[in-house]
Amino acid sequence: MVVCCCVFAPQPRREDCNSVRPEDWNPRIPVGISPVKPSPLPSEWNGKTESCILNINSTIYDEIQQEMKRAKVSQALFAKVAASKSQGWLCELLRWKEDPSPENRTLWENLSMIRRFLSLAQVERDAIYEQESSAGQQHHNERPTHLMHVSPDHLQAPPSQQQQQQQQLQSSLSLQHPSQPLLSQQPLQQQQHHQPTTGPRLPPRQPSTASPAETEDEGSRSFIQDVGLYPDEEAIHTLSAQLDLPKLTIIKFFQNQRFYVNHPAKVSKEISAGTMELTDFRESGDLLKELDESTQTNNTIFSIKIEEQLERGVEAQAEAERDAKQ
DNA sequence: CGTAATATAAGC
DNA sequence: GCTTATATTACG
Repeated sequence: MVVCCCVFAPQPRREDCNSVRPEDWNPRIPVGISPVKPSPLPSEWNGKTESCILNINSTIYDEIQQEMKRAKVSQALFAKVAASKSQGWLCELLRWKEDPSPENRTLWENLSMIRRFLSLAQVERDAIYEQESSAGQQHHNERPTHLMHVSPDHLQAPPSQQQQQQQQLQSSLSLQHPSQPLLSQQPLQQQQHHQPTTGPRLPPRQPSTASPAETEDEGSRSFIQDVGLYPDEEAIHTLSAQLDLPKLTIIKFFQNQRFYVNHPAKVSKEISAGTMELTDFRESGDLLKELDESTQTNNTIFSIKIEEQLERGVEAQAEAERDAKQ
């Protein structure tokens, strides 16, 4: 039932990067995911886990540095888009090159997120770099009025082939693509799925062509349209206050959100089938499952909050926030 | 010289 | 564990 996790299977490999160097593949990693552990889903992982990303090993540090070199992006930029962290954090990460293991929960999570980012197609990564860097430099010209629009002429991409790809990317980044589940999957939400009792939850800023089944997360979608995919500190703070949630919840939500936007793929089917949770490219160890559960819970909490806020007519606050940022 | 990128230290 | 601030280096 597991479709394929490799949405971007024929991923164009980098020119200067021989990404996986066998000699760096030290097999000392499996600490938490020991072979002893009875994997509930052995068939799902039949050896092809490599293609399914999420192989976190020491090589990722090299890959990160090669990627920064290739794309000519700073530590600050890469840290922000790939892990939503600061430059100093990435610097230390690269200096210590601590051997990854599920033991170090935070490290593993962070590296996983970076791995996900690196697994995107090159054009996608480049577009994200471009977008975030240009969004940052113009001090407060970043008007989410209608999302971060990467104007076509703004992307100087000379090759026409790339341009086409980038344009389709833009639609993804603009969250306008109807076929992408924005909020992943939330078992919790199902049991307490309170439908909008009164009328339209909110006036859609964007005409949505999504099917009814896909509009259930409309609230979150419009919400993201207000703040963009990369909310700054101020936005996070505001949201934290507005939604009465810890900042970490907000941050993790957007981290996860960025991933799904960038991975338009399958995702939700397996969950409803109950065989697998969340994304498919992960190990089957208990530790990692917990991670996913927490992510799921996080998103559920977030979306519920948003639902509440929207029902209370919080639109005005979003407006206020936008104004504050200008 | 100036700025930007990186390394390091301090604070939450 | 991470951000922010500051010192240091790289570079035009």
